[in-house]
Amino acid sequence: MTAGIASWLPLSTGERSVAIEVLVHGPLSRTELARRLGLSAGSLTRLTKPLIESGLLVEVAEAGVSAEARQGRPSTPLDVVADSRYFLGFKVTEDMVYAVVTTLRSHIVARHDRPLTTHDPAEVADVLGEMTAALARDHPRLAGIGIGIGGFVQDRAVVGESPFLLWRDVPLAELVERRTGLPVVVENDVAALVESETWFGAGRGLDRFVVLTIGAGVGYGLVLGGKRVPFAEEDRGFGRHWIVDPNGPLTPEGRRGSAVSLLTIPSIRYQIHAATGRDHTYEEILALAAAGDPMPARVVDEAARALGALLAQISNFVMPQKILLAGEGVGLMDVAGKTVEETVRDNRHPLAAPLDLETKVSDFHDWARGAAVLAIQVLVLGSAEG
Amino acid sequence: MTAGIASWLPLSTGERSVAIEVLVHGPLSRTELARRLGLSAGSLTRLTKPLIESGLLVEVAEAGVSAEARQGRPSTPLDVVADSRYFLGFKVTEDMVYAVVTTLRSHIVARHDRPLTTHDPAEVADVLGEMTAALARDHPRLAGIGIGIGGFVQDRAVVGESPFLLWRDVPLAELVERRTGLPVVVENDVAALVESETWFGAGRGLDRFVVLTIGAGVGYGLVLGGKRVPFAEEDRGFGRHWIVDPNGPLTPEGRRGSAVSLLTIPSIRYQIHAATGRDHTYEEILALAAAGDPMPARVVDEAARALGALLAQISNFVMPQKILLAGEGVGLMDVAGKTVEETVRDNRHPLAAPLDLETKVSDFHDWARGAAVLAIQVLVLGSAEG
DNA sequence: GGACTTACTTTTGGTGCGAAACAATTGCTG
DNA sequence: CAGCAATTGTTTCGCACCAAAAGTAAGTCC
Repeated sequence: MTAGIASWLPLSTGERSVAIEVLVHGPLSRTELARRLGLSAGSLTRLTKPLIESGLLVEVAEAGVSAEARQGRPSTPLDVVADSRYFLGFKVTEDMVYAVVTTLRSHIVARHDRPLTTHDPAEVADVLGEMTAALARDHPRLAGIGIGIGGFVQDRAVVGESPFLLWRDVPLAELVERRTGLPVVVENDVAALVESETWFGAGRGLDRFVVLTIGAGVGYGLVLGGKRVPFAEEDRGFGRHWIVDPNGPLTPEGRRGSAVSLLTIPSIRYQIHAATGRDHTYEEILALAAAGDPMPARVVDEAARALGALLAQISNFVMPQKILLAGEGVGLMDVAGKTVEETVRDNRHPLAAPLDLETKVSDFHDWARGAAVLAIQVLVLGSAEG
Repeated sequence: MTAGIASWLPLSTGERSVAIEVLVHGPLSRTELARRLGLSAGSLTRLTKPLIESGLLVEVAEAGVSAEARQGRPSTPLDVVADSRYFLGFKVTEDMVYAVVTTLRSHIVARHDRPLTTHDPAEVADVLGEMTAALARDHPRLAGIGIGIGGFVQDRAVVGESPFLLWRDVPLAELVERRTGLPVVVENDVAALVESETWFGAGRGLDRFVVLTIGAGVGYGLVLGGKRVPFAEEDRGFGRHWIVDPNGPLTPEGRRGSAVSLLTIPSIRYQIHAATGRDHTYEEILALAAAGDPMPARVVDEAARALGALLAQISNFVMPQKILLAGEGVGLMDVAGKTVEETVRDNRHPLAAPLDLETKVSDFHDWARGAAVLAIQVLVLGSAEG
């Protein structure tokens, strides 16, 4: 496999901002770029010329249907060559490794999953290496690898602590780099998803943006000034100490009335099991609640109120322009979205700017895609520091 | 009275950043400035020269005791001429107007208060004009006026809505400008205090900073990237809809268990009155609680827990580097600070960065000083937009 | 008093930008 | 179809700003 270059040719700050703007916001004419970046038309000629010569940007023919036939010289949009390079994203779970290959625009072009039968660091790295080799056959121009993992990651390279893999201070980036010859970034999975949504998803171009994930746990990501704010307790059980309702339920995972006890899938299943003695999947519980079964309805209602209170508090304090609700547990919104919205409204000032809430079901490939975005960022920005 | 110039001589962005750095962080040598601003030594010679020539900065002799007798050529710190210009800050309440004169560094050099016997906009402006004239006699070089007012203010000029003055859309800045000939900035009082603390106080140089005020109401200010985030519900009863404890007390001011019902001085006094039938001042209630009187102790304890929960939630979501607790109701911390801290700890992750909480008792002159800082900002930045 | 250290100044050259004139390419009008 | 208006993109020029390097100033240390 060919070793990808570590980063784009050294770009000046002006060139880089042009490149990122085109990468993130699709084909844009020079004039449009000048407007967006606050530069003069002349500067854009200067900045785009080397980018086009290096093959990073291309002039694309205005789509056949020239939409609005405006007067004047037609603009020639510029675009990145999205499939000039490919990126590999891994999501590592307790028993599976999910992989995706994406374009420079983070569009998924291939998927590949494999069960994980060992937790030995070297053997896990072997698995990742083999999967990379397999995927590289069909996608030769791989430029980098991103790995998302549930746990605490240091310097985007070392897994400091992973509860489900039972790892401590495993230099995963180095292990995989040695096996693949490609630059590797490792990051906490929630952080990766947040970066991904900030660059290419719901948080594109926003100044204040929050991501809240519900699934096996609760995850939180804060983006201010377009940059993610890192924090120490990240994915070390965030939300376990976060008390929403002091009289709420107690579960093995979180403290009484905590976000974890009220909202995560295991906790909701635990509550139903403790009350009825029967085991149900999360989807079954939601269906039973929708059908009016009293016990599931109560648990789901309580979860919805907790989520509403949580969202209201985030809105009140952070005042984000948008909150993205993601993860495997957002099915709650389909069944009890109305309760969530009511609770939010009830906990906010009537004059407050309305909450822009986006819900997104994410499967494991979305998490892997988030990791791939990290590799894209490294290539574009030239360093592993976000 | 002499009309102050509207702003400093047109400064380049580099010059302005030097001026602000010296203004906010005290006397600094050129080398130190170069380090802080990330510029070369040569650039600092270039940038400081015109500032010194224009009289805005001066070289100050290293204080007699040259502290640490370091090797090498001694540095010559630069400082602003703090009393080259004075600024006027007003805080307008229902029945009083508080005024302070400050230096460029926002040090208070004079105070002057007058009762307010009318709420007629023109007559209030007259009062402010007369107070300005009186203060201008002793402090001729007034450069600008800042007015802080409880209520909703638009464009830093028009009082859109003030519940206690019963004003709607009063162009206060214009009224006072016409009477004084000085540039006037009007702003919501909490916003003014936040700006003041961001420039000269607890929030100096911080990236993420929160101000929470407790007094007649609850105020909230969010500073991100060194800039205050404006919000629509600002001082239109913030905290009234903000439910801390669903089973908390109900007061005439706020909703059941809201921050207002639990924390504000009127609400605490109301609770005691409703329970015991007796009227006590806030200070008396705190003293009674400290002495162990059960009913006041319960109310104060509940307030402390609410404050702790509130601070924890802010910490968890905004992750500020510091929270400043200000206002007339911070006496609560003296009596029940331990309970507040315990509650904060109880609602946060053990690995989370410890909360940096600063408490500051503010009287009305502090609020007026906050308003004066707005006038300073306008002079230095050259516009009313923060 | 000479060596050394640190602070500041001067000089030089490069970079990045905007302004303005110019070229290109279309639609519209008569 | 010629001419004009509108719009995009290019070229040229000059300015503002900055870093690097070399030089100067002013002190301490031995």
